[in-house]
Amino acid sequence: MSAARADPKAITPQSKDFDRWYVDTVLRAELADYAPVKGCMVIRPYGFALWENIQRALDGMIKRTGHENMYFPLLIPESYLKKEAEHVEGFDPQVAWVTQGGGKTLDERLAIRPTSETIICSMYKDWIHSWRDLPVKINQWVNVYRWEKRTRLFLRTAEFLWQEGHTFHETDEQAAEEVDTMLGCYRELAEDWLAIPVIAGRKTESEKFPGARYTLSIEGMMADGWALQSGTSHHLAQNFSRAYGISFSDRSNQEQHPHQTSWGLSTRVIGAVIMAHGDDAGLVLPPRVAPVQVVVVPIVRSNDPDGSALVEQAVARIVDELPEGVRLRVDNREGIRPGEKYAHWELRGVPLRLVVGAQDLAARRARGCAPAAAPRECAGNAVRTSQDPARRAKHRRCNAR
RNA sequence: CGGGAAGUAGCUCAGCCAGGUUAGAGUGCACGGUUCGGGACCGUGAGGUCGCGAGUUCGAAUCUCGCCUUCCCGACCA
Repeated sequence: MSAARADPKAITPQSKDFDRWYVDTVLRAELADYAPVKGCMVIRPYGFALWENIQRALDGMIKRTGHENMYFPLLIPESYLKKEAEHVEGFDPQVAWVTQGGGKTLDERLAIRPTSETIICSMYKDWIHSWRDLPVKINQWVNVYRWEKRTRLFLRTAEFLWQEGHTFHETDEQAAEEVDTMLGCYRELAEDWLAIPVIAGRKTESEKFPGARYTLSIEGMMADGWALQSGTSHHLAQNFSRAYGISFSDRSNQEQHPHQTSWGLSTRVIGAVIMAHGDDAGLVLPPRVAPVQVVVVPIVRSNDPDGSALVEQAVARIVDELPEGVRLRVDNREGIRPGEKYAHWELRGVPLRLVVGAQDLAARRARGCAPAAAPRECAGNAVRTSQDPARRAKHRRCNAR
Protein backbone atom coordinates (compact mmCIF):
# COMPACT_ATOMS: atom_id res chain seq x y z
CA MET A 1 0.00 0.00 0.00
CA SER A 2 1.15 3.51 -0.68
CA ALA A 3 1.43 6.24 1.86
CA ALA A 4 -1.66 7.92 3.20
CA ARG A 5 -3.34 10.15 0.72
CA ALA A 6 -3.70 13.74 1.76
CA ASP A 7 -7.33 13.78 0.77
CA PRO A 8 -9.23 10.54 1.24
CA LYS A 9 -11.92 11.89 -1.06
CA ALA A 10 -9.57 12.33 -4.00
CA ILE A 11 -8.87 9.66 -6.57
CA THR A 12 -5.36 8.91 -7.74
CA PRO A 13 -4.45 11.09 -10.75
CA GLN A 14 -4.06 9.25 -14.06
CA SER A 15 -0.59 10.60 -14.55
CA LYS A 16 0.56 9.23 -11.21
CA ASP A 17 -0.78 5.70 -11.55
CA PHE A 18 -3.27 4.89 -14.28
CA ASP A 19 -4.19 1.47 -12.91
CA ARG A 20 -4.79 2.86 -9.47
CA TRP A 21 -6.87 5.66 -11.01
CA TYR A 22 -8.97 3.02 -12.75
CA VAL A 23 -9.71 1.08 -9.58
CA ASP A 24 -10.40 4.24 -7.57
CA THR A 25 -12.81 5.45 -10.22
CA VAL A 26 -14.77 2.21 -10.50
CA LEU A 27 -15.18 1.96 -6.73
CA ARG A 28 -15.82 5.61 -5.99
CA ALA A 29 -18.26 6.11 -8.84
CA GLU A 30 -20.13 3.09 -7.48
CA LEU A 31 -20.02 1.14 -10.71
CA ALA A 32 -18.93 -2.06 -8.98
CA ASP A 33 -17.34 -3.51 -5.87
CA TYR A 34 -15.41 -6.65 -4.99
CA ALA A 35 -17.36 -9.76 -4.09
CA PRO A 36 -16.13 -12.29 -1.51
CA VAL A 37 -15.05 -14.83 -4.13
CA LYS A 38 -11.77 -14.17 -5.90
CA GLY A 39 -12.17 -12.52 -9.25
CA CYS A 40 -15.87 -11.85 -8.83
CA MET A 41 -17.52 -8.47 -8.55
CA VAL A 42 -20.85 -6.96 -7.76
CA ILE A 43 -22.12 -4.64 -10.47
CA ARG A 44 -23.86 -1.84 -8.60
CA PRO A 45 -26.97 -0.03 -9.86
CA TYR A 46 -25.11 2.81 -11.59
CA GLY A 47 -22.81 0.36 -13.35
CA PHE A 48 -25.65 -1.95 -14.25
CA ALA A 49 -27.68 0.92 -15.69
CA LEU A 50 -24.70 1.68 -17.92
CA TRP A 51 -24.54 -1.98 -18.97
CA GLU A 52 -28.28 -2.02 -19.67
CA ASN A 53 -27.94 0.95 -21.99
CA ILE A 54 -25.06 -0.68 -23.84
CA GLN A 55 -27.00 -3.92 -23.94
CA ARG A 56 -30.08 -2.21 -25.36
CA ALA A 57 -28.06 -0.60 -28.13
CA LEU A 58 -26.30 -3.80 -29.13
CA ASP A 59 -29.40 -5.92 -28.79
CA GLY A 60 -31.09 -3.60 -31.27
CA MET A 61 -28.32 -4.23 -33.77
CA ILE A 62 -28.43 -7.98 -33.19
CA LYS A 63 -32.16 -8.03 -33.88
CA ARG A 64 -31.82 -5.65 -36.82
CA THR A 65 -29.37 -8.07 -38.45
CA GLY A 66 -31.84 -10.91 -38.17
CA HIS A 67 -30.92 -12.73 -34.98
CA GLU A 68 -33.20 -14.06 -32.27
CA ASN A 69 -32.48 -14.33 -28.57
CA MET A 70 -32.79 -17.59 -26.69
CA TYR A 71 -31.29 -19.24 -23.64
CA PHE A 72 -29.09 -22.27 -23.00
CA PRO A 73 -28.37 -23.64 -19.53
CA LEU A 74 -25.44 -22.71 -17.32
CA LEU A 75 -24.25 -26.28 -16.75
CA ILE A 76 -22.70 -28.33 -19.52
CA PRO A 77 -21.95 -32.07 -19.24
CA GLU A 78 -18.27 -32.83 -19.49
CA SER A 79 -18.78 -35.20 -22.40
CA TYR A 80 -20.37 -32.39 -24.43
CA LEU A 81 -17.48 -30.08 -23.80
CA LYS A 82 -14.89 -32.58 -24.91
CA LYS A 83 -15.84 -33.24 -28.50
CA GLU A 84 -13.83 -30.53 -30.22
CA ALA A 85 -10.19 -31.19 -29.37
CA GLU A 86 -8.68 -27.73 -29.85
CA HIS A 87 -11.59 -26.12 -28.06
CA VAL A 88 -11.27 -28.40 -25.03
CA GLU A 89 -7.57 -27.88 -24.80
CA GLY A 90 -7.94 -24.12 -25.04
CA PHE A 91 -10.53 -23.82 -22.33
CA ASP A 92 -9.57 -26.62 -20.00
CA PRO A 93 -7.49 -24.59 -17.52
CA GLN A 94 -10.28 -22.05 -17.11
CA VAL A 95 -13.28 -24.27 -16.57
CA ALA A 96 -14.93 -24.52 -13.14
CA TRP A 97 -16.64 -27.82 -12.42
CA VAL A 98 -19.67 -28.90 -10.45
CA THR A 99 -18.92 -32.32 -9.01
CA GLN A 100 -21.56 -32.66 -6.33
CA GLY A 101 -25.28 -32.14 -6.03
CA GLY A 102 -27.97 -33.22 -3.64
CA GLY A 103 -25.32 -34.46 -1.26
CA LYS A 104 -23.91 -36.95 -3.77
CA THR A 105 -20.97 -37.00 -6.09
CA LEU A 106 -22.22 -36.71 -9.65
CA ASP A 107 -21.65 -39.54 -12.15
CA GLU A 108 -20.54 -36.97 -14.71
CA ARG A 109 -19.18 -33.63 -13.66
CA LEU A 110 -20.76 -30.50 -15.09
CA ALA A 111 -18.89 -27.52 -16.44
CA ILE A 112 -20.00 -24.02 -15.59
CA ARG A 113 -20.13 -22.60 -19.10
CA PRO A 114 -17.02 -20.71 -20.19
CA THR A 115 -18.86 -20.22 -23.52
CA SER A 116 -21.69 -22.17 -25.09
CA GLU A 117 -20.58 -23.53 -28.47
CA THR A 118 -20.62 -27.10 -27.25
CA ILE A 119 -24.08 -27.22 -25.73
CA ILE A 120 -25.51 -25.25 -28.63
CA CYS A 121 -24.00 -27.62 -31.16
CA SER A 122 -25.28 -30.60 -29.24
CA MET A 123 -28.81 -29.25 -29.41
CA TYR A 124 -28.75 -28.03 -33.00
CA LYS A 125 -27.52 -31.43 -34.09
CA ASP A 126 -31.13 -32.50 -33.67
CA TRP A 127 -32.69 -29.35 -35.04
CA ILE A 128 -30.86 -28.93 -38.32
CA HIS A 129 -31.64 -31.39 -41.13
CA SER A 130 -32.09 -29.44 -44.34
CA TRP A 131 -30.70 -26.42 -46.11
CA ARG A 132 -34.20 -25.04 -45.51
CA ASP A 133 -33.36 -24.95 -41.78
CA LEU A 134 -30.49 -22.56 -42.47
CA PRO A 135 -29.31 -20.07 -41.65
CA VAL A 136 -29.73 -20.35 -37.91
CA LYS A 137 -28.95 -17.02 -36.29
CA ILE A 138 -29.32 -16.91 -32.54
CA ASN A 139 -27.93 -15.02 -29.59
CA GLN A 140 -28.03 -15.20 -25.82
CA TRP A 141 -27.34 -12.65 -23.06
CA VAL A 142 -25.83 -14.62 -20.20
CA ASN A 143 -23.14 -14.89 -17.59
CA VAL A 144 -20.11 -17.09 -18.15
CA TYR A 145 -17.38 -18.22 -15.81
CA ARG A 146 -13.69 -18.58 -16.56
CA TRP A 147 -11.20 -19.32 -13.84
CA GLU A 148 -8.74 -16.45 -14.05
CA LYS A 149 -5.39 -16.08 -12.40
CA ARG A 150 -5.26 -12.33 -12.50
CA THR A 151 -8.44 -10.31 -12.42
CA ARG A 152 -9.39 -6.66 -12.69
CA LEU A 153 -12.76 -5.01 -12.24
CA PHE A 154 -14.69 -5.23 -15.53
CA LEU A 155 -11.54 -5.82 -17.60
CA ARG A 156 -11.03 -9.40 -16.55
CA THR A 157 -13.36 -11.00 -14.04
CA ALA A 158 -13.95 -14.67 -13.43
CA GLU A 159 -17.66 -14.32 -13.95
CA PHE A 160 -18.81 -11.80 -16.50
CA LEU A 161 -21.86 -10.88 -18.51
CA TRP A 162 -21.91 -10.91 -22.26
CA GLN A 163 -23.85 -11.79 -25.34
CA GLU A 164 -22.78 -14.73 -27.39
CA GLY A 165 -24.13 -15.05 -30.90
CA HIS A 166 -24.07 -18.35 -32.76
CA THR A 167 -24.93 -18.96 -36.38
CA PHE A 168 -25.06 -21.87 -38.84
CA HIS A 169 -24.85 -21.31 -42.59
CA GLU A 170 -25.02 -23.25 -45.82
CA THR A 171 -21.74 -21.95 -47.16
CA ASP A 172 -18.37 -20.86 -45.98
CA GLU A 173 -18.85 -17.49 -47.67
CA GLN A 174 -22.08 -16.82 -45.81
CA ALA A 175 -20.35 -17.55 -42.52
CA ALA A 176 -17.50 -15.23 -43.46
CA GLU A 177 -19.99 -12.50 -44.26
CA GLU A 178 -21.69 -13.01 -40.92
CA VAL A 179 -18.36 -12.69 -39.11
CA ASP A 180 -17.78 -9.37 -40.86
CA THR A 181 -21.31 -8.13 -40.25
CA MET A 182 -21.16 -8.70 -36.53
CA LEU A 183 -17.73 -7.20 -36.20
CA GLY A 184 -19.31 -4.20 -37.93
CA CYS A 185 -21.99 -4.07 -35.24
CA TYR A 186 -19.31 -4.03 -32.58
CA ARG A 187 -17.57 -1.24 -34.40
CA GLU A 188 -20.81 0.68 -34.63
CA LEU A 189 -21.43 0.20 -30.92
CA ALA A 190 -17.93 1.33 -30.01
CA GLU A 191 -17.77 4.31 -32.31
CA ASP A 192 -21.32 5.63 -32.47
CA TRP A 193 -22.56 4.81 -29.00
CA LEU A 194 -19.48 4.62 -26.83
CA ALA A 195 -17.35 7.12 -28.74
CA ILE A 196 -14.34 4.84 -28.57
CA PRO A 197 -12.03 4.82 -31.58
CA VAL A 198 -11.31 1.23 -32.57
CA ILE A 199 -9.01 -0.70 -34.82
CA ALA A 200 -10.42 -3.83 -36.37
CA GLY A 201 -8.06 -6.68 -36.95
CA ARG A 202 -7.43 -10.37 -37.14
CA LYS A 203 -6.06 -12.16 -34.09
CA THR A 204 -2.91 -14.21 -34.42
CA GLU A 205 -3.04 -17.98 -34.53
CA SER A 206 -2.20 -18.19 -30.83
CA GLU A 207 -4.71 -15.52 -29.86
CA LYS A 208 -7.66 -16.80 -31.84
CA PHE A 209 -10.62 -18.59 -30.31
CA PRO A 210 -9.78 -22.26 -29.75
CA GLY A 211 -11.55 -24.22 -32.43
CA ALA A 212 -12.01 -21.29 -34.80
CA ARG A 213 -10.49 -20.92 -38.24
CA TYR A 214 -9.86 -17.27 -37.48
CA THR A 215 -10.93 -14.55 -35.08
CA LEU A 216 -11.59 -10.90 -35.86
CA SER A 217 -11.66 -8.30 -33.12
CA ILE A 218 -12.09 -4.64 -32.47
CA GLU A 219 -9.41 -3.13 -30.29
CA GLY A 220 -10.45 0.03 -28.49
CA MET A 221 -7.90 2.76 -28.04
CA MET A 222 -7.50 3.81 -24.40
CA ALA A 223 -6.43 7.11 -22.91
CA ASP A 224 -3.15 5.63 -21.68
CA GLY A 225 -2.27 4.59 -25.21
CA TRP A 226 -3.01 0.90 -24.84
CA ALA A 227 -5.41 -1.07 -26.97
CA LEU A 228 -8.12 -3.17 -25.38
CA GLN A 229 -9.83 -6.09 -27.09
CA SER A 230 -13.48 -5.14 -26.91
CA GLY A 231 -15.40 -7.58 -29.09
CA THR A 232 -14.56 -10.70 -31.04
CA SER A 233 -16.12 -12.46 -34.02
CA HIS A 234 -15.08 -15.97 -34.96
CA HIS A 235 -15.30 -17.99 -38.15
CA LEU A 236 -15.69 -21.54 -36.89
CA ALA A 237 -15.81 -23.10 -40.35
CA GLN A 238 -16.98 -26.71 -40.04
CA ASN A 239 -14.76 -27.54 -37.09
CA PHE A 240 -17.56 -27.81 -34.58
CA SER A 241 -20.26 -29.11 -36.90
CA ARG A 242 -18.01 -32.01 -37.85
CA ALA A 243 -17.03 -32.72 -34.27
CA TYR A 244 -20.63 -32.61 -33.10
CA GLY A 245 -22.08 -34.43 -36.08
CA ILE A 246 -24.31 -31.63 -37.34
CA SER A 247 -25.29 -32.13 -40.95
CA PHE A 248 -27.94 -31.14 -43.46
CA SER A 249 -29.03 -32.11 -46.93
CA ASP A 250 -28.07 -29.36 -49.31
CA ARG A 251 -29.92 -28.17 -52.40
CA SER A 252 -28.59 -31.07 -54.47
CA ASN A 253 -29.36 -33.59 -51.72
CA GLN A 254 -25.74 -33.92 -50.65
CA GLU A 255 -25.00 -34.24 -46.96
CA GLN A 256 -23.06 -31.23 -45.69
CA HIS A 257 -21.79 -29.85 -42.42
CA PRO A 258 -23.00 -26.31 -41.75
CA HIS A 259 -20.52 -23.44 -41.52
CA GLN A 260 -20.59 -21.71 -38.17
CA THR A 261 -19.74 -18.43 -36.52
CA SER A 262 -19.79 -17.12 -32.98
CA TRP A 263 -19.24 -13.65 -31.65
CA GLY A 264 -19.27 -12.01 -28.25
CA LEU A 265 -19.04 -8.73 -26.43
CA SER A 266 -18.81 -8.56 -22.65
CA THR A 267 -18.94 -6.27 -19.64
CA ARG A 268 -15.28 -5.67 -20.36
CA VAL A 269 -16.47 -2.98 -22.75
CA ILE A 270 -17.46 -0.97 -19.66
CA GLY A 271 -13.79 -0.99 -18.72
CA ALA A 272 -13.04 0.33 -22.19
CA VAL A 273 -15.52 3.19 -21.74
CA ILE A 274 -13.94 4.08 -18.42
CA MET A 275 -10.37 4.02 -19.69
CA ALA A 276 -11.05 5.70 -23.00
CA HIS A 277 -12.84 8.76 -21.62
CA GLY A 278 -12.20 9.13 -17.91
CA ASP A 279 -10.15 11.95 -16.41
CA ASP A 280 -8.77 12.96 -13.04
CA ALA A 281 -12.22 13.92 -11.77
CA GLY A 282 -13.50 10.42 -12.47
CA LEU A 283 -15.76 8.99 -15.14
CA VAL A 284 -16.65 10.73 -18.36
CA LEU A 285 -19.55 8.93 -19.98
CA PRO A 286 -20.70 9.02 -23.59
CA PRO A 287 -24.16 10.68 -23.57
CA ARG A 288 -25.98 7.96 -25.49
CA VAL A 289 -25.34 5.34 -22.82
CA ALA A 290 -24.94 7.51 -19.72
CA PRO A 291 -27.41 6.41 -17.00
CA VAL A 292 -27.91 10.08 -16.19
CA GLN A 293 -27.54 12.41 -19.16
CA VAL A 294 -28.45 15.67 -17.49
CA VAL A 295 -28.22 16.57 -13.85
CA VAL A 296 -29.98 19.68 -12.63
CA VAL A 297 -28.58 21.34 -9.54
CA PRO A 298 -30.98 23.87 -8.06
CA ILE A 299 -29.32 26.53 -5.93
CA VAL A 300 -31.60 27.06 -2.97
CA ARG A 301 -31.01 28.69 0.40
CA SER A 302 -32.94 28.35 3.60
CA ASN A 303 -32.54 32.08 4.18
CA ASP A 304 -34.06 32.96 0.83
CA PRO A 305 -37.40 31.11 0.62
CA ASP A 306 -38.81 33.38 -2.08
CA GLY A 307 -35.86 32.95 -4.39
CA SER A 308 -35.77 29.24 -3.68
CA ALA A 309 -39.43 28.88 -4.58
CA LEU A 310 -38.77 30.56 -7.90
CA VAL A 311 -35.85 28.24 -8.51
CA GLU A 312 -38.01 25.23 -7.80
CA GLN A 313 -40.62 26.46 -10.24
CA ALA A 314 -37.98 26.99 -12.90
CA VAL A 315 -36.57 23.51 -12.35
CA ALA A 316 -40.04 22.00 -12.60
CA ARG A 317 -40.48 23.79 -15.91
CA ILE A 318 -37.16 22.45 -17.22
CA VAL A 319 -38.16 18.91 -16.29
CA ASP A 320 -41.56 19.42 -17.86
CA GLU A 321 -40.36 20.76 -21.15
CA LEU A 322 -37.46 18.38 -21.64
CA PRO A 323 -37.76 16.19 -24.73
CA GLU A 324 -39.05 12.67 -24.20
CA GLY A 325 -36.40 10.08 -23.45
CA VAL A 326 -33.78 12.31 -21.90
CA ARG A 327 -32.43 10.71 -18.75
CA LEU A 328 -32.50 13.57 -16.27
CA ARG A 329 -31.86 13.71 -12.56
CA VAL A 330 -32.64 16.66 -10.32
CA ASP A 331 -30.24 16.73 -7.40
CA ASN A 332 -32.36 18.31 -4.71
CA ARG A 333 -30.69 16.59 -1.81
CA GLU A 334 -30.95 18.83 1.20
CA GLY A 335 -28.06 20.01 3.30
CA ILE A 336 -25.47 19.35 0.63
CA ARG A 337 -23.77 22.36 -0.86
CA PRO A 338 -23.64 22.83 -4.61
CA GLY A 339 -19.89 22.31 -4.87
CA GLU A 340 -20.20 18.86 -3.42
CA LYS A 341 -22.99 18.03 -5.83
CA TYR A 342 -20.82 19.12 -8.75
CA ALA A 343 -18.02 16.86 -7.56
CA HIS A 344 -20.46 14.00 -6.99
CA TRP A 345 -21.78 14.04 -10.55
CA GLU A 346 -18.44 14.77 -12.15
CA LEU A 347 -17.09 11.64 -10.49
CA ARG A 348 -19.96 9.77 -12.11
CA GLY A 349 -19.36 11.29 -15.51
CA VAL A 350 -22.72 12.89 -16.17
CA PRO A 351 -22.45 14.58 -19.58
CA LEU A 352 -24.38 17.76 -18.88
CA ARG A 353 -25.04 19.77 -15.75
CA LEU A 354 -27.59 22.52 -15.47
CA VAL A 355 -27.31 24.91 -12.56
CA VAL A 356 -30.26 27.10 -11.73
CA GLY A 357 -30.05 29.78 -9.06
CA ALA A 358 -31.95 32.91 -8.10
CA GLN A 359 -29.31 35.13 -9.66
CA ASP A 360 -29.60 33.27 -12.93
CA LEU A 361 -33.34 33.60 -12.98
CA ALA A 362 -33.02 37.31 -12.39
CA ALA A 363 -30.75 37.44 -15.40
CA ARG A 364 -33.09 35.16 -17.34
CA ARG A 365 -30.53 32.38 -17.81
CA ALA A 366 -29.34 29.07 -16.49
CA ARG A 367 -25.84 27.81 -16.40
CA GLY A 368 -25.05 24.86 -18.50
CA CYS A 369 -21.83 23.03 -18.14
CA ALA A 370 -20.63 20.11 -20.15
CA PRO A 371 -17.92 18.54 -18.05
CA ALA A 372 -17.39 15.79 -20.54
CA ALA A 373 -15.97 16.33 -23.96
CA ALA A 374 -18.48 14.51 -26.05
CA PRO A 375 -17.47 13.39 -29.49
CA ARG A 376 -19.60 14.71 -32.26
CA GLU A 377 -21.13 11.36 -33.20
CA CYS A 378 -22.66 11.15 -29.79
CA ALA A 379 -23.93 14.66 -29.59
CA GLY A 380 -27.08 16.05 -31.02
CA ASN A 381 -28.98 12.97 -30.14
CA ALA A 382 -31.05 13.65 -27.09
CA VAL A 383 -28.51 15.81 -25.38
CA ARG A 384 -26.31 18.46 -26.87
CA THR A 385 -22.91 18.80 -25.38
CA SER A 386 -19.95 20.93 -26.14
CA GLN A 387 -16.63 19.70 -27.42
CA ASP A 388 -14.70 22.08 -25.25
CA PRO A 389 -11.27 20.57 -24.79
CA ALA A 390 -10.79 22.34 -21.50
CA ARG A 391 -13.68 20.30 -20.20
CA ARG A 392 -14.56 21.11 -16.65
CA ALA A 393 -12.48 24.22 -16.51
CA LYS A 394 -14.75 26.10 -18.82
CA HIS A 395 -18.27 26.94 -18.10
CA ARG A 396 -20.55 27.83 -20.90
CA ARG A 397 -23.71 29.78 -20.48
CA CYS A 398 -26.82 29.09 -22.38
CA ASN A 399 -30.29 30.43 -22.43
CA ALA A 400 -32.83 28.78 -20.23
CA ARG A 401 -35.53 30.75 -21.98
C1' C B 1 0.91 -19.87 -11.07
C1' G B 2 6.06 -17.24 -9.72
C1' G B 3 8.18 -12.36 -7.39
C1' G B 4 6.86 -8.07 -4.31
C1' A B 5 3.37 -5.17 -1.12
C1' A B 6 -0.93 -4.90 1.81
C1' G B 7 -5.46 -6.25 4.99
C1' U B 8 -7.11 -2.25 12.01
C1' A B 9 -14.41 2.08 11.92
C1' G B 10 -18.09 2.74 5.41
C1' C B 11 -13.16 4.94 3.17
C1' U B 12 -7.71 6.50 3.75
C1' C B 13 -4.41 5.22 7.45
C1' A B 14 -1.48 5.41 12.48
C1' G B 15 -0.41 1.85 16.38
C1' C B 16 3.08 -3.67 15.52
C1' C B 17 9.89 -3.55 15.32
C1' A B 18 11.25 -3.71 21.69
C1' G B 19 3.40 -8.16 23.55
C1' G B 20 0.52 -5.26 29.12
C1' U B 21 -5.54 -0.28 31.64
C1' U B 22 -11.00 1.15 27.90
C1' A B 23 -7.35 0.25 20.08
C1' G B 24 -6.71 5.95 17.75
C1' A B 25 -6.82 10.04 13.80
C1' G B 26 -8.78 12.15 9.39
C1' U B 27 -12.81 11.53 6.32
C1' G B 28 -17.67 9.61 5.94
C1' C B 29 -22.44 8.69 8.77
C1' A B 30 -26.66 10.62 12.48
C1' C B 31 -28.53 14.89 15.20
C1' G B 32 -28.37 20.39 16.46
C1' G B 33 -26.68 25.18 15.01
C1' U B 34 -24.15 28.63 11.79
C1' U B 35 -23.66 28.37 6.53
C1' C B 36 -25.17 27.99 1.37
C1' G B 37 -23.06 29.89 -6.58
C1' G B 38 -16.96 24.57 -6.68
C1' G B 39 -15.99 18.79 -2.09
C1' A B 40 -18.02 24.57 4.54
C1' C B 41 -17.48 25.29 10.04
C1' C B 42 -18.58 24.36 15.36
C1' G B 43 -20.70 20.98 18.85
C1' U B 44 -22.72 16.19 20.23
C1' G B 45 -23.18 11.05 19.04
C1' A B 46 -23.17 6.23 16.82
C1' G B 47 -19.89 3.05 14.49
C1' G B 48 -14.40 -2.23 15.59
C1' U B 49 -15.09 -10.52 15.23
C1' C B 50 -7.81 -5.48 14.54
C1' G B 51 -9.02 -10.49 7.09
C1' C B 52 -9.92 -15.97 8.78
C1' G B 53 -7.95 -20.18 11.67
C1' A B 54 -4.49 -22.43 14.70
C1' G B 55 -0.10 -21.86 17.88
C1' U B 56 3.46 -19.42 21.61
C1' U B 57 2.36 -16.65 26.26
C1' C B 58 -0.18 -15.24 32.69
C1' G B 59 -1.63 -11.89 28.61
C1' A B 60 -1.62 -11.15 21.18
C1' A B 61 -3.83 -5.83 16.64
C1' U B 62 1.51 -6.66 18.01
C1' C B 63 5.39 -12.86 17.87
C1' U B 64 5.07 -17.94 14.77
C1' C B 65 2.60 -21.05 11.06
C1' G B 66 -1.39 -22.01 7.59
C1' C B 67 -5.31 -20.08 4.65
C1' C B 68 -8.36 -16.14 2.19
C1' U B 69 -8.72 -11.47 -0.38
C1' U B 70 -6.80 -7.09 -2.81
C1' C B 71 -2.89 -4.16 -5.35
C1' C B 72 1.84 -3.98 -8.40
C1' C B 73 5.39 -6.83 -11.78
C1' G B 74 5.81 -11.33 -14.73
C1' A B 75 3.72 -15.84 -17.08
C1' C B 76 -1.23 -16.90 -18.96
C1' C B 77 -5.33 -14.52 -21.36
C1' A B 78 -8.95 -18.84 -25.75
